[in-house]
Amino acid sequence: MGLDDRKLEVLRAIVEDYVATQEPVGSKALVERHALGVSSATVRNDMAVLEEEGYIRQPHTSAGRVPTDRGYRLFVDRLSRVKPLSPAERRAIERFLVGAVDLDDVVHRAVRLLAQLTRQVAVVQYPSLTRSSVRHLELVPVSTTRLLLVMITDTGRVEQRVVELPGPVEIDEITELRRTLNATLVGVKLVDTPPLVQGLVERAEPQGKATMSTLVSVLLETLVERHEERLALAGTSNLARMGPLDLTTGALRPILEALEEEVILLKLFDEVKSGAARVRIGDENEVVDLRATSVVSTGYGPGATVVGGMGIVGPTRMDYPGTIATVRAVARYVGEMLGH
Amino acid sequence: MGLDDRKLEVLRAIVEDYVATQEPVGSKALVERHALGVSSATVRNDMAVLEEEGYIRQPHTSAGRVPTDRGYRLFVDRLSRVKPLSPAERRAIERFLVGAVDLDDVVHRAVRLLAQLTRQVAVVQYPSLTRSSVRHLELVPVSTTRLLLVMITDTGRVEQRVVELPGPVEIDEITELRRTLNATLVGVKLVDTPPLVQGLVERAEPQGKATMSTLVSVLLETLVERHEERLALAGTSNLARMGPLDLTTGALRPILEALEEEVILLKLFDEVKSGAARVRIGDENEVVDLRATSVVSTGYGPGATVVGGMGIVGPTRMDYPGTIATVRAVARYVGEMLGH
DNA sequence: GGCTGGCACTCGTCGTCAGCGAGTGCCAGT
DNA sequence: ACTGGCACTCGCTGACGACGAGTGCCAGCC
Repeated sequence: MGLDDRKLEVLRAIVEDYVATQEPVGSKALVERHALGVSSATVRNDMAVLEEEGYIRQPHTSAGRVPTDRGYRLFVDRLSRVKPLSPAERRAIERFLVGAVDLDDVVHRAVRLLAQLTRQVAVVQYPSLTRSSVRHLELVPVSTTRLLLVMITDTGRVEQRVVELPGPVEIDEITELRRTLNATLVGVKLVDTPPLVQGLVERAEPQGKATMSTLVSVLLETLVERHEERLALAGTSNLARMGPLDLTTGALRPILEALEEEVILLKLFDEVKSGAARVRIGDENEVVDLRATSVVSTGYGPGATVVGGMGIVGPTRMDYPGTIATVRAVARYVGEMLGH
Repeated sequence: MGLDDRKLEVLRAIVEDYVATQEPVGSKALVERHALGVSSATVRNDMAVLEEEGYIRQPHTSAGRVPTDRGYRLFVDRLSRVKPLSPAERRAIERFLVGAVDLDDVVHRAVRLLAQLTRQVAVVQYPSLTRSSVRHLELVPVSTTRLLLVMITDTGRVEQRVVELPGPVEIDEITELRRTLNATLVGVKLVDTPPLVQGLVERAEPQGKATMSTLVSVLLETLVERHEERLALAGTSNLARMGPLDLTTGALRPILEALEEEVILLKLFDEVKSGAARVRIGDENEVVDLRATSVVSTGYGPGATVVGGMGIVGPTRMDYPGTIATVRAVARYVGEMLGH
């Protein structure tokens, strides 16, 4: 494709202006607002080429141009540098996050911060259980036939389940169970626990086998299936900002619906990596209901490990460099906080 | 005020038709759809009176009538019976709730159910800590100078906090602490705990005083201040249903914003009572941003006690009898479930 | 060959205007 | 006290023309 430097420059100008004004941009306005060094006629020729190549399009025959998803993609990949955040912004992020008292608080603050800074809908995934390891298991007798099973992970997550036992158990027995569980499981990654847990019931004393067996089944459930992933969401009201353009079409419904479906949102973080942000623009989204939006996501965690994902959902018409920078910065700070 | 039976009947008909069609209702359409036994001219006269009294109004000089907030109020208070739910609906509610495995799950299911049945935005408050009592306290050593404090309430809520101790403590000491805490606090209502907790630090052994003191301050925080109230929200996408009428005005933003502010939502449950549902129509809302909506709320809890609130937020133009019935029914079922 | 100025053309937007019709208020009659 | 009838209001719709932003293309210039 024959896109020389000036044509790329024109595309960049179109994207920037459109993002800023939310209105189709014409050749004349372009030469006025950017020092392209050529006349509007030349720009028009360039635009014709860009349109032919599918990077921009005209909403109406005689209107200005608007970037296509493909145009945004090119812009993100080759025409923009990630904006470094201002020291003031960095300080704001830090100040906002340091007060957090526990994991819940960190996640909540992070998601609100992200929504506020990007003025978009923010999503933060709680540290994934599968990627954490067991720090401690606790058994709390609630009544003679009931135990509370508490699991603490190294990412600070605490999961608890009430276990109905087949019969009454002694305090001593519980102490022994607790000891065994911890000896077997502490330090083990959650994904690796199932076989170990299975082994426990086989090696249990005959008289404690029934108890151990119920305990183990609940444990497995907690470890692997239930509540596996949790999410925090904020900034939904920013959707209303998407512009009366899209509001009238009723395109809002499906987006709100998608945002309520945890399962759908979790897909966004399927293959997040730390550091690099992933950008999905419009049609590139696997989630059909989000085809009208762009998603910027990244992983976070202490050091280079990834324990969860976070990101934002907004109109394709968004400030990519700024948003990417913000998402990455918040992710890095949250990662640091998890390292205590 | 001289509102005879027929005028009230006319008001009821207007409310019902407007709720159903979402369009201003005229005198002619009214006599056609309802067997009022009089002509449209008579209805017009009645309407004139109703308008003078402030129960209905005309959006435009030559359009049909629309109920005012005051009109809805009269309708709710005197013109409608609560619709009993169909057995099918009852069964649906029950089936949806019985599968719940823990408190989190109950609340989540309840809020989704409510949103689905009413097709509105649903809010459920977690059982309030202040109204619960302590079932058990557990101390879990995480390292030599760190404890995890877990509190279980009789409503099934589990709160946990990590406590940084001033110095290392022995296992025996922890066992003793646990014993003391439980002996003092189990069965006590959370609101009544602070004085008891204060007493603990005074009566502590000299060498354990520092430990007890940090523990107590965290405990107080957990008991009284932090995370005091939590909420679950669902059905936000139903807001988009409020009709293109309101969408265009941009009235959506403030509502979405209000829904994100937990503090604001909690106000809705300030004085909920079990059994009776409270209805706030339009202007009656203390929360300014919700003046364009109506709120139906009620309390729930085992038996006649109230441990939390739930409700829905929707357009003033809503099916009040149906919504009230649904909210009350879900609240009753959830209350039953909490009684185990 | 690439850039430019100029020009004809397209087409969406805006304001005006007339016709339609739903709905009203009022009045005279039963 | 209710009803039928009638004149009136006024928002909605569609047609129409003026306007103007923006385009594509072409001939000419460097």
